[in-house]
Amino acid sequence: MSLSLLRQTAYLSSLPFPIRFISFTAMPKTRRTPLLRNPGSEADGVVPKNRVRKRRVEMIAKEVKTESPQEKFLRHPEIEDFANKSDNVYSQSRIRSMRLSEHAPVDSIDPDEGVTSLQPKERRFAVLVGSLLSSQTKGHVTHGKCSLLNELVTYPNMFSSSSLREANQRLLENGLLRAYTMDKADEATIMSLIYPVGFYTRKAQHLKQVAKICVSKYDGDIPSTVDELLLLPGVGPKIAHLVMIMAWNKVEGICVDTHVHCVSNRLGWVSRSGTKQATRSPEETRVSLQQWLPKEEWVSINLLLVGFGQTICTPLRPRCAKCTISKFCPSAFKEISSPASTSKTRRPKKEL
DNA sequence: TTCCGGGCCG
DNA sequence: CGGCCAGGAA
Repeated sequence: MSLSLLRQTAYLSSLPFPIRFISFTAMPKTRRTPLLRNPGSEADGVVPKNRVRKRRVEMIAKEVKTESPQEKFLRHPEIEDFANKSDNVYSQSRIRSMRLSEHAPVDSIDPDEGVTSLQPKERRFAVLVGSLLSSQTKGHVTHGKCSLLNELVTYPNMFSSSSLREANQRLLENGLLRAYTMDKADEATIMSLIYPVGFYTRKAQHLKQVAKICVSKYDGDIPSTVDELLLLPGVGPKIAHLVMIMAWNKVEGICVDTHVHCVSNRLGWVSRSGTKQATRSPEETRVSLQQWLPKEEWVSINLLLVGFGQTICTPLRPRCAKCTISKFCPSAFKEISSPASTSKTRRPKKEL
């Protein structure tokens, strides 16, 4: 590993979330916090910096060479040691590095700027609507940066395609981004406004039902807990946690989508409790990941892994040759299929 | 486990 | 043009 790459990696790992991909070229060259915790790091002020760096290079090289998370697990099967922190800090920083060298669709997402001008209650409802619309759609590239919340400058899965943004814009223009008006609007109208987002018929039903609940139970606002959000039709764990973050600015859990689910399992970051088997559902992944991942990372991990899953660790035919942590990855070059999608023999019974 | 309903990729 | 995508519900 070259020194410049190490410096870049160290810098990236020290970046506070959100990661500002666009301004990467303008990054200052000063190093902040070390990539890995160095036992003798008090000497940092005394020892010349290049020597410190050299030592870290050696440490990292050793780390790579000696043990993968899986090997550690096999050596200490009684401890879930595969979630060892230093390995994962290292892997995460390398993923960040890979994320920067390749543009991912998720980086171009632009939550609707019109939403920011709304009153808090309406904004929260708009976030909920946007999340419902964006669910189950392929997040594709449009343009721009985003700033829905100052604290969370970028976040995936909101208005991630032009059709989603346009649908949201049409709802806004028709005043339907408020629970009261959405409740009164009829389903066909909603359906025509949100077309052609995926599953528009179901989503129109869900939106109307959600609006009714918001009006009758929450005075036009949205539920403020994960459990209550989950009671809304069309809202599952992923949307519930996304909305908690985006609307209430509260991190109650990791927003686990298929990319987080898939990549976490490939890297051996998660497992069914007490085993080393892969998790079988995003919910299991969420619980398992939360057991060791520091809470400060719960938001950023989604952005990190979604983009990584879009560009390199793709669900189908992952590009392990391009991946700089393949040495760490128990699944590298194994041509695995996504845990989420197992069906391949689909028979369309044609009878005419 | 399968479906949903469009869009996009190869 | 065929197959894949993504989260929730039945």
